[in-house]
Amino acid sequence: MFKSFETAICNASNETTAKRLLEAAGEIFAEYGYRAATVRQICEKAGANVAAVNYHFGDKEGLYMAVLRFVPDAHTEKYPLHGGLNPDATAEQKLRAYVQSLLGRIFDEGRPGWHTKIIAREMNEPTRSLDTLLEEFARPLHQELASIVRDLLGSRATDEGVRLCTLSVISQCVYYHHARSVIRRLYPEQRFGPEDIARLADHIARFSLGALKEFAQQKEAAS
Amino acid sequence: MFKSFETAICNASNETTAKRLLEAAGEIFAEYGYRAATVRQICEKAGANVAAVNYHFGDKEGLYMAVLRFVPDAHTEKYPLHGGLNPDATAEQKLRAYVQSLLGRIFDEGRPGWHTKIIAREMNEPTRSLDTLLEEFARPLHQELASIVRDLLGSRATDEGVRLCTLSVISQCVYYHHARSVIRRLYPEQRFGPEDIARLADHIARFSLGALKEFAQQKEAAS
Amino acid sequence: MFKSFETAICNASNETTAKRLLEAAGEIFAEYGYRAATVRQICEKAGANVAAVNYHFGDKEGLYMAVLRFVPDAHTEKYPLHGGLNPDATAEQKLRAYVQSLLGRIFDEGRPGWHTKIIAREMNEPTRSLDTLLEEFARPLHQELASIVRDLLGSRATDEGVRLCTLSVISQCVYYHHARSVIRRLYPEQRFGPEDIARLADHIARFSLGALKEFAQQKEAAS
Amino acid sequence: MFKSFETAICNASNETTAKRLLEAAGEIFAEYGYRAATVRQICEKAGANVAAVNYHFGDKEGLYMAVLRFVPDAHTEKYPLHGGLNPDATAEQKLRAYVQSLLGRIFDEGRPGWHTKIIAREMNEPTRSLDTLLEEFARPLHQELASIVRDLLGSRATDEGVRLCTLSVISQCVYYHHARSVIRRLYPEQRFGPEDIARLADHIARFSLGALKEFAQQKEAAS
DNA sequence: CATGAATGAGCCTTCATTCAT
DNA sequence: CATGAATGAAGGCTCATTCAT
Repeated sequence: MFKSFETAICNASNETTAKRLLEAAGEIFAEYGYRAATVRQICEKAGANVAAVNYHFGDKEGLYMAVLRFVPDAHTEKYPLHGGLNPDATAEQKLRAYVQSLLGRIFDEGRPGWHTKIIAREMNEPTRSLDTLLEEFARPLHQELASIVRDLLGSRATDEGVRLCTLSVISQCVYYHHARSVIRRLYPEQRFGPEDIARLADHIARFSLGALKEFAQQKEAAS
Repeated sequence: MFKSFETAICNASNETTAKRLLEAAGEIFAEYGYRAATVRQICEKAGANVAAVNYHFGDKEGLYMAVLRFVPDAHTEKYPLHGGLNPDATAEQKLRAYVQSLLGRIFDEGRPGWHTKIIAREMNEPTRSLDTLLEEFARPLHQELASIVRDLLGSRATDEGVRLCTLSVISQCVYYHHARSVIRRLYPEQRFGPEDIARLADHIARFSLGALKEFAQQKEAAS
Repeated sequence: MFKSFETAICNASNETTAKRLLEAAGEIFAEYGYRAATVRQICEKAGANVAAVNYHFGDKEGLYMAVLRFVPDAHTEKYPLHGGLNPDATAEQKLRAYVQSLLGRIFDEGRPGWHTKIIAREMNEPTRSLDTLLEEFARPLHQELASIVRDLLGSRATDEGVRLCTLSVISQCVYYHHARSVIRRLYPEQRFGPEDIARLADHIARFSLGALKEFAQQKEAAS
Repeated sequence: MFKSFETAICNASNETTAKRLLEAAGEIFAEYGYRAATVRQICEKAGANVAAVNYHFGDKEGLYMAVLRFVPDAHTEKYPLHGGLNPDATAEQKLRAYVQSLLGRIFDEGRPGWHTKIIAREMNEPTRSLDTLLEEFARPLHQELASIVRDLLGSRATDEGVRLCTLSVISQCVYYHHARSVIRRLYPEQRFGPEDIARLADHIARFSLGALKEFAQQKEAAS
């Protein structure tokens, strides 16, 4: 019925309309959410006609899905899952790298940031694409961290223990996106430049490592 | 121009329309967010006429503001800031109580829960009323926790240290609301009955206490 | 959700919007068909806002259905099913009355005419309401004629024989509506004033009676 | 401005786009009507580009007109006006042949059927091309039947008498197309296989012949 | 005090058409 | 000769708001 997304963005001769649409949509969906964003707004920003969305992506939802598939490409290049670490790194190093990478994505203002922001929106206002998003992005992200956490907790850790600790670590990172409007107002002195983010990552990693170490010791002592 | 909010809810002789409107609005705003909630939906639930919102609260935004001011009343009764603890409790006890109370509100299905949920929504889609909310609710909440954290970190803790740890603790709690749709899909085996929430609170408290203890020791050792 | 049709047209204090909408819709649906008719067009004719349709009838289809239910009221008053005949009339008299009544409705320019025209449109472009229309109007119409035809054919008539003859009679009447554009161009000398219609009815009745008489005789002779 | 129709279909070397377009359009216009049929739908079925219609036929209406001129070619081959009868056949034989031929076209699923169906649609929703259609197809059809009817009515028949009887005969046939949706629902037991159609034709012919015979006798008796 | 009725702006989508290659 | 891409007008519908009683 309409040009598929892949076809549309492959003949990227010169900034095609489809691509401009994706860029604009990514930014606007991230900022306003799926519902509040209007097709007109997106088209205007992309310098395209309102009907272009229908032509290239079928409808608003098609455009949204396309954004969700398109953005990650640039995304995973910049923020590889394993943070560029070699597999021999210690669990502690891995955790530090993980936190750093996640925080980096969260604070990234550019295209990769859209993805995170859109996921954050999906959490509050799930659309039909949440399930896809979940399986493709959220689950691997959680699982990777879970395996690191399991290493740090030691062999005695229960599944529930691992799960709760994993959530504890992730939550500390994601909160900086989720609660950004509040945090920035409550703590205006806090800056978010690259080094600040590094310090943030350091804090979260240390906080979590400390907690996990305690847990591991308690487990051991209990035995 | 229209009945002021105060007038409207003060003559609460018998379940006035204004009050029913507030109840309905609280529930619906919490569930759908400010934008997605429709005036008709709220009025229908309240058994009131469509025009009632405009009559009593001026417009949709007026109703929203009124909800934000009205709901907390029931709220603070059920979840007093200090968790009902006497001031002599240890910092650890206070932290445990704090987490328990916050989590309780977050999982509360009833009226007090609305407030937390609405604040969570404001974080993603701030409206003009965010500033009010911030000063009236978020700041005291943060400050209370900050003072507990400061106690636990010891006198050497820097302001930034306290701030970051405070956020680390809060984030773990709030995440269960914020990411509820993801968590429930990712970990369908996780239940959220009263005892489960208690276990959750226990985990977060232990995780945080462990981390804070490590921090305190490191600080000490560093001196 | 929206005022039901009955409610809407009952408080017909002074030409309510709902009623004006029905009038306008009847005329326009009859002239252009369901699809081609636009809500805007109807509202303009009715001097109402576009949203009025949504308010009073839910949506375009709701308005259409309401028209289908509303128009017949005036309809059956003017053209009672049994043509006003007493039950003792001969079958031949009944057939004449039937044809006269059906043709009358078909040529009626006023409100009752809409109904016939709309049914004619449904035949070419069925909508979801065809089934209702069928059971409520078309079937009784067919059955009444069928019983008259059965009388005329005599007791030996088969069900199929009755059915085919019934269709033969009805078709001659309906054709004047269905093919009106062609007939008027092909035979411009043909007028359609009241007496002309009476002559038409007389022709169709005689044509049909002649045919039925032949059939009845053949049946008899065959036995 | 654009390739004329003649040019387009004359170089019918190998299934040209223009020809495929005509085929597809014929089918779709017959099924959905002029308005409801979409250019995209037709082009898709024809395996052609959306712009092809404009290129070859100027616009949608041009395509429609072209279909009306093109389709009959195949049409008259299969259903010659005089039903393949030799001119010496009796009037009764001619009438039977006429009815058979007309019904055949009406129930024909293939290309010739399109034409009849499109004419049927034109009757309800006349377009600008109705006049052409009328003169080229409807008038000859009517005149042929009129001459048969005149034979059967005898020399005393008035012009009006012939006209009305002609319409009576034609209407019985066309009704099966026009009211197909109703008939099929009202009489689901009625089948429309080849023999059924033959029986239908037989009925209509006998019904009409019976009526005409009566008319002729009455005329005679009246003299 | 309150409401049923009405409004206008705006949204998503569809469609025939045209443009540039 | 033909096409992929783009366009603008229009359609149905929703929503917060206002009017008149």
